[in-house]
Parts: sequence; C-alpha cells; structure tokens
Amino acid sequence: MIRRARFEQVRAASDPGGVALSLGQQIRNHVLTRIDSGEWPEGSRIPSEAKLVEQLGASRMTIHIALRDLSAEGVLLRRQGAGTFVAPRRIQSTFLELRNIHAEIESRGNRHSTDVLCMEVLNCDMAVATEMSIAPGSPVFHSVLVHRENGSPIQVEDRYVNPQFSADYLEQDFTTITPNEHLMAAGPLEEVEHVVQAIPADESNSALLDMKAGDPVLLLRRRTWSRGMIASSARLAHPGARFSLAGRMKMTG
Amino acid sequence: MIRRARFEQVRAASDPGGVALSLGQQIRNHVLTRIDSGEWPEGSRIPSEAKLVEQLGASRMTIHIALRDLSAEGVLLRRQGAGTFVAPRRIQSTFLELRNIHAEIESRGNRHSTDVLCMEVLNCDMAVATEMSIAPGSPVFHSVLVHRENGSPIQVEDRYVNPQFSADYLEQDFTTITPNEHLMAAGPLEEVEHVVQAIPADESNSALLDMKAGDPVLLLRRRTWSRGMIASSARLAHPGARFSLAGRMKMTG
DNA sequence: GAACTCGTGTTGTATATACAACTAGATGCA
DNA sequence: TGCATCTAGTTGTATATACAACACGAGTTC
Repeated sequence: MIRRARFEQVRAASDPGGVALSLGQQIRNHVLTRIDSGEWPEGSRIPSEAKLVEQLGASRMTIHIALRDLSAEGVLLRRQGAGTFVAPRRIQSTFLELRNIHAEIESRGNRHSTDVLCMEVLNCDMAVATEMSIAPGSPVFHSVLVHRENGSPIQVEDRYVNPQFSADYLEQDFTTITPNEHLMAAGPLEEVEHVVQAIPADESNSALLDMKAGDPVLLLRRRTWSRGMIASSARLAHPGARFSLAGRMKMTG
Repeated sequence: MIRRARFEQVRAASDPGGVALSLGQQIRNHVLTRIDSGEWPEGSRIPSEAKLVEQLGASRMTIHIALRDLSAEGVLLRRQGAGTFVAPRRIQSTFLELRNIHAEIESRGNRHSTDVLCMEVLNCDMAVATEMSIAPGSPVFHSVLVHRENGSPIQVEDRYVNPQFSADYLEQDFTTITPNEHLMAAGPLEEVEHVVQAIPADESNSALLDMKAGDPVLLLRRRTWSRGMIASSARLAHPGARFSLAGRMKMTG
C-alpha cells in the first residue's frame, strides 16, 4: 500500500481542494499534460507501462487501461513489443472551430450586444442528465442569452454548464464577456462535438429571433469536454435566413 | 479454468475454422450481433455483467472491459447501479471526415439507392463561373441526383464539375458509384470548403425530398480543390426533419 | 399518504498475478 | 559480412479479488 499512499500525495499536490479524480483520470491528465506542454513531442516514445508504474505508483493494469483508452481515442499509438508513442496530430480542421460570436461580429465591423434572459441553477431532468453525462437530479447551471448584431437577433444561446467545471458560472456578467470566453478561461478544452440541424422555429425561438413560427432555424448543438467531463452543452439557434456556417480544411497533412 | 474451457467450446461452435478471436472480441461480437438482430432493441436493458459471466463463461473484468469499450463508442449506455442499455442509434452524419453518402447509409445498415435526374454539359453562367473560379461561358459538367435511404429521399445532390479535373465525369454510372467516389479517385483532394445553411424548401426541393414547401432544408454547399483548381462544387440539400450533421474533434493532439 | 431507511443488485475502480505475443537489439556463427 | 538465433523489454489479454458508488424497490415509520 506504499504505492497507493504515494499517489495520494500526488493527487493532493496536483489537485488542491478540488474534486477527487479517479486514478485513471489522473494518469490520463498526467499524459495529456505532458503532451500539451511539449515535454512529450509528437511521435516520441513515452515511458513504458512499467516505468509509469514506478513514477505514478499505480498498478500496471490501471496504467494499461488508461493508455489503452487514450490509444482508442487517437491520442497515443501503441505497438506491442515496441512501446507507446504520441500520435501525430490530426488534421487541424478549421471547420466549426470554436466560434466566438463576439469576435465574429466585431470582425465584420458590427456591434455585438447580449440580452440575458435567464441565469439559474436547476436539478437536471433525464434529458439534460444524458446530454451532460451526469446523474439525473444533480444541479446544473442554465443560461439563456440572445446575441444581437447591430441590434438584430442572430443567436439564441441556451446553455447548460457543469458546476464541477465552473463553480462561478452564474456570477459572470454575460453582457461584457460571453459564456464561451468564460468557459475557455475556466479550463483546458479537450474535445468538441458539433451537431448541425435545420428545424422549424418554435414559438419561443421565433419570438426571440424575430421570425415567423415554422421558418427554418439553423441549430448548432455544441458539447465541450474538459478535465474528463462534459463541461458544457449548448444549443445555438440561428435564423436560417440570416446565418450560415462556413469552414475550410486543408487535406495536406 | 472450468469457465475458460467452457468458453473455448463457445468459440469453437460459433467460429468454426475461423481466425481465433480474443475473448474480448467475442463478447463484443456477442453484444453487437444481438443488437443488430433486434434481439436487444434500442433502449432495452441488456443482461448484467454477472449474467453475462454465467452465459459466456468469461470473467467479470473481461466482460466489463468489453462493455466499457462499447459504451465509449456510443453503442451502449451504462448507468452505475442501474444497468447497461442499448444506446439510441445515432442518425448522424460525420462531415469532418469526408465519408460519402453511400458508405454512410450502408454503415447504418440501410439500403442506398440513387435516382439520376440530370447529366449534362453546359456553358456556365456568371454565377457558376464565380463559384467554380473559371471563365464565364466555358463548359462545365452538371448532374442532379437524389439519394435515398431505404427508398426515402435523404439528399438532393446538385453538382458542377470542372471538365479539366475529370474529363469522363458524364460517362459514369452514378447508380453504382457516387460522384464523390468517382471524384476522389480522379485526383488528390487538397482542400474542402463547407457552408451550412438552413433554408426553406423551394418547390423543386420539396417535391424531390418529399416535404412541404417552406419546410426547413439543411443545405450543405461543398467545394473541393484538387491540382490547384476547384474540382467540384455541390449543393447537398437534406430534409431538416430527417437529417443532422455531426462532427467531433479532439483538441489534445 | 409521505418521507425515510435499508438491502440487494448493479456498475466503477484498483490491484496482483500469469502468461501470450511481439519488437528490437545483441549475440553467435559461418 | 550476412544470417539466424536468442534475450530482455514491451504491450496484449484474461483472471480472481476487493471494495466503492450508485439505483431502485421493499419495508418502516411518522
């Protein structure tokens, strides 16, 4: 149990006062941090499972499963008998890169303003729980904002935030900083999921977006992962007539 | 070792003369087969780990890891204390990878068919010339197809192709190969541009996509570059109610 | 009836062990 | 040199065990 005790120290040092992470998560973070910082560059070989057992004090199986998961996600490449390597970085797609609506509007030379319609904490129902991968009934932060370009509504942002990721979310002033900007500052972004849909505007959206009910709405659902959890899930509804999403990607890499 | 022996028999019976699969792979197949066949329908609860231990004769950890992987892939949903459930099937299309619609439909286990509405060469007008970055009046190939999933229309593909990129485009049989597949084979893809819009269905689209005029259409405009020119420009119109685009990207490396 | 408690069954995590499969370099030999 | 062989090191798979965390329903109490 000496090993376990040693790792407890590591946990205490690297995660002061925070939520207790599982050993697997800690190993994961250990690896991701070193890749991020450049300490373990792309293509380089990382320490063997046996070495990580020594360094981190977890058992080999625990290390193994963590590395196996990272391999399945494409972060690492493992070759039996040879070792574990940092995977070449994926083709960096500019498509649907994290859009900051404030910067976007300003870059068009227009004025951005925000109406805050709702800021609350609520106990999530089954649907939100599934969407956020958290337990049903546990508290989540919820906000509804309308973004305007030169006064004309261009996006309804309906967002749920994991309190474990950003405890002070509800204390922000979203007329001066966008939720996106706040969340970016709150923690390292690991993964983003986008789903794009065209749906008819319901009563709520049509009123907020200044369009007729049934008119096409371009709905962008975005979920972001950070520190191993779903940090935030947002529904970004845009008037179809006045909005498009665009992106280009190079296939050279 | 009794358990192990019993499973060897299962393997021998279910995989006669084939390549020896790992236990994990067999468990995986066991689960996927039952989901595919409908024996375990969407949303239903599958046997607990303990029951699968009895039925398959593998140890709980082996079962656990197999189910865990399937959960990470989105095939299963697991809730601690409650059980393991078949995840709702994702009707989503990835657009970060350029998978063609044929492969996409087949991967969902459905049947793909194509109606060819138009195959022609025409001298391009100003709008198409700008879109393709070629001289106005010069010849371009034009095709209009309807893609169907199990007979139901799911995409109208309206495409212009640069003859300099693919001279034999009009000679293809697009009921057996998709334009996308042909173009991929015709030259190396260098760059892709996407624009996504939500628009109301016009008369033409509403008829072809089996929807009412004015219903939301998810329009994906895609231009591809190859050998330094715009190889093709396509408008892919999807019924908003039955289609979504999804993409996920890792930020870690 | 409503709220609470507790037990059973479930998945989640971590460990120690054993052996198989594979790689890459070292070694030995002709 | 060229080739085969061996060996140490590495990852892959499977197991048995233990306990933690959670869900849900059956009682129990008020």
